[in-house]
Amino acid sequence: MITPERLRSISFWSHDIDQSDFERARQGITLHTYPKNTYICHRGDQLDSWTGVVSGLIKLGTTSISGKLVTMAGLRAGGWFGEGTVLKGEARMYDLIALRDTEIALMNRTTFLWLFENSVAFNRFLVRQLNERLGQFIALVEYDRMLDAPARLARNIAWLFNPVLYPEGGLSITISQEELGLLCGLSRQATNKSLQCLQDASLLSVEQGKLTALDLDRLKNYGE
DNA sequence: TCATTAAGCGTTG
DNA sequence: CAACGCTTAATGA
Repeated sequence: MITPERLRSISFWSHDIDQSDFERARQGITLHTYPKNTYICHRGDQLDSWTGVVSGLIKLGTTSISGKLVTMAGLRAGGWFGEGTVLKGEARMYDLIALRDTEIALMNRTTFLWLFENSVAFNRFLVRQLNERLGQFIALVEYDRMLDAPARLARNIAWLFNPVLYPEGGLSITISQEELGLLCGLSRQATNKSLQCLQDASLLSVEQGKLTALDLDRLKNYGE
């Protein structure tokens, strides 16, 4: 069982809902850990829980028919996802891979649906989040065919700093260049070069195992 | 041929 | 000890 403090610290949505709803949500959540480089679920699995990242880093992606791995988004601590799947009671549309040791929170479907039916604040959060995701997925259309390595990296980094999805995420994250590469489908070398490039353009600053965004707006639109 | 990558290894913080 | 830079051999456009 997750403690109230911990749940608050990793879920923006829990701040605005009633105390009794919060407690109900907390009761409906279980914690699970996954080691680095393991699948949390495969595309097609029936994982009917709403999922939050407590710690670690998750890649949300899919393997195309040609066998090519495609990343749709990276998810870091504080991110919640899978609401579409849970609402529709469908199978997962994407693979989930833990890029480092990761702890996730699973809210069971019954609890999620109860909040959906009963909490206005929760719904407000959901709409905002769904809308933001929609924007990301639309951006993916151009992403695949039009963008070079630095632009891909810039997009992915901007997504990791999305102020709606990570309202209290701050302007820097702890992430290695290797992990970034895995997220954007770039090699370590290409990631390194692209990071330099973005740093030279003063869009971000790079430190050992750490990354700080300097201009989120330009990162989001870089190279278009 | 030329560019890019994965893998290994030495260096660094 | 993990992240990074560099070298190298393999790969493929």
